[in-house]
Amino acid sequence: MRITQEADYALRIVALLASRDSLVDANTIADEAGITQRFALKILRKLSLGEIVSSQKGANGGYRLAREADKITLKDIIELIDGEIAISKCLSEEHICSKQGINKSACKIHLIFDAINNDLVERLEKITIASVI
Amino acid sequence: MRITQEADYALRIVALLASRDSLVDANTIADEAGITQRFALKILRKLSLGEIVSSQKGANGGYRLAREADKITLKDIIELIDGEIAISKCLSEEHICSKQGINKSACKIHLIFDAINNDLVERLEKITIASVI
DNA sequence: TCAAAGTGTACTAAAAAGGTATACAATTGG
DNA sequence: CCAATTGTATACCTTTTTAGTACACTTTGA
Repeated sequence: MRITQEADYALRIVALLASRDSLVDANTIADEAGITQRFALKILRKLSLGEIVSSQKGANGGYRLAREADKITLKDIIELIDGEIAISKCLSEEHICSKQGINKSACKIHLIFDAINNDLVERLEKITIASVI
Repeated sequence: MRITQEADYALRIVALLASRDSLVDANTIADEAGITQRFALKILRKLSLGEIVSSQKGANGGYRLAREADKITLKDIIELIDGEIAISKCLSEEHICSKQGINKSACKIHLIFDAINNDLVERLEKITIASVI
């Protein structure tokens, strides 16, 4: 799956918002995350659409968590930013490898990856933002 | 980390070689893997340099496993093709995230990823090609 | 000795990651 | 009530990675 930089930033931004309890503006967030304001805004918009954070427009506006930190998991954030978690391409929607059918072992490898992937997702689902701040 | 298509093909190729016990030529391998001969050759060369398979040059040449199927793990093959297994970029050589230091939570997330990654590698290390054919 | 194999290097095209730009809309303090 | 502040929306660009191709060469067995 490769957790992207963007997802990594998102995790850190959410952790930051969780550790403060007030409205934090995009500039402050960008500064603390060490990224440009524009890039922070892009990530924040995704987090906002995904209902991880809520925003307050206008002067003195900013962002805060949309729900409690113990109701937000690492999986929520990573999937929101990177899409479906899949350690191998064959595990996402289009099962191209089934077309290949080199022999029966192909399927077995597929099954193993599937099991590993499920465990990974389950694990990320159990870790909340509350537990990492 | 995202196990690439190429690694996936490599796994299937090695599984194929494990399931036969004779020299198999690149054309046959490519056919059964559903890829072009050229691409198969590229993967086979990596497998050969990595001492997963051995090759026999010349007419009637081909490839076979360089060691027994129960001495070859999924990790061996994946790392050979894709390089170091890392679910997040921050886990590979250059620890760029340590420069960012958004706050102490950053490190905690890093530690969690590190633990997950180690478990993943350990798991792939325990699965041999013999066990998937 | 020549055709069937593998070797080695370099290149290219497409997709994904990572980041920017621009124009706009909503608030709110003065 | 309007100008500055802050978020919204969409589109674009650049770099890196992935995936695959091309070609000239070497080895070897019949």
